Amino acid sequence: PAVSLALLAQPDVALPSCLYGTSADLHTASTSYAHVPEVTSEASASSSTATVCMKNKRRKENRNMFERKRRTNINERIKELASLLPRRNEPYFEVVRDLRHSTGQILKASVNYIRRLKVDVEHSKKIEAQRLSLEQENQRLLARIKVLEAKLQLLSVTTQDVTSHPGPATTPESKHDRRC
Amino acid sequence: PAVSLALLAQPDVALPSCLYGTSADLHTASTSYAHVPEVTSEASASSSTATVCMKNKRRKENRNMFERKRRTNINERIKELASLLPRRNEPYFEVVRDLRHSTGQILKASVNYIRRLKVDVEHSKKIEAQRLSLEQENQRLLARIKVLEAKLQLLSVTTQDVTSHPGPATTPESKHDRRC
DNA sequence: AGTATCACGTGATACT
DNA sequence: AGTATCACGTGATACT
Repeated sequence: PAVSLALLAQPDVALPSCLYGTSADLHTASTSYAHVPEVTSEASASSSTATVCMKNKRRKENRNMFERKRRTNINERIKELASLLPRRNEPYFEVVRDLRHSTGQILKASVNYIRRLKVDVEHSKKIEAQRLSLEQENQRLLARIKVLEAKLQLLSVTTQDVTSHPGPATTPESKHDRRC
Repeated sequence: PAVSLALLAQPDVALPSCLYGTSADLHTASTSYAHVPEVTSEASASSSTATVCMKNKRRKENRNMFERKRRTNINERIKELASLLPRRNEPYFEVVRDLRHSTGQILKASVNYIRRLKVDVEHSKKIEAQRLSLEQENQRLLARIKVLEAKLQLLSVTTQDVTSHPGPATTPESKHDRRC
């Protein structure tokens, strides 16, 4: 048994051996790991070893914290994406349907949603162009109406001069019902 | 030394001890782990232990594969999102700018992008409404023009009847120059 | 050396 | 028991 035990211990001894902090302490025997440095007889001065261990542990915890932060950031973005997706009874809900529960689904839904929005924004450009040309057409029509109205007024004045009728300007038809 | 070695070995012995497959085999001493079951003297029949180990290893590898698949799926979606973001010189590039390099940035860019697209789609609804009302206005104006033209024609006929002038107006005059 | 990102395997957890 | 998801710590890697 002693041989296999030695083999078992070997990887831990070969490694810095104090790299195992935090998580290892949480769910395995932390006390046994704490004693390991003294077992490695060929190591450096006993006191400095401990401080190096502490330093490494610090560093490791720092690193883990950063990684945790990174993950948190990503998860927040994904939640943000989820919150932007259309809800039931909102315009684009059909492209999103049940894709709301897991990360993968939220991302898929976001992809669908963006694709759909892009199409619609593209389409809205055409609408905008139509709106613009309609606006111009309107200007033209209004100008034409002004011209026609001016002519009409002029003509109606002439007509009235000739026929001597105090006619209502807008309805010249009634004026010459019994002309001829 | 023997005491601490025993303590070191303890966690592995206490656990199923063959749960450590795949990854452990890759970067630590796989051979030593393979011999562990025989060390635990109180264990079950030696042959069945090995098969159980294999089974567990299988199961574990399966699980790892599934998890890997899940991650791959998520990453593909994120790449898809990245591919949907506007490129340089494309319409909405300003909301995306440098946010293209890491997962977090891509997600942030996607959030910005969707927000922006939503605003624009919302805006395009107003444009559409305007377009519609312009269209109706156009119809009204066209109708008005028809009425005015009809009136004008009528009046010009009358005028010509009375004054016998070949009117300088736009069109309908030439037709009934020599009527009467 | 410091800093940030990713892929990995794995424990925890929940739903079936 | 089976299946899927997440958060975690960590090795690898790259850029500074």
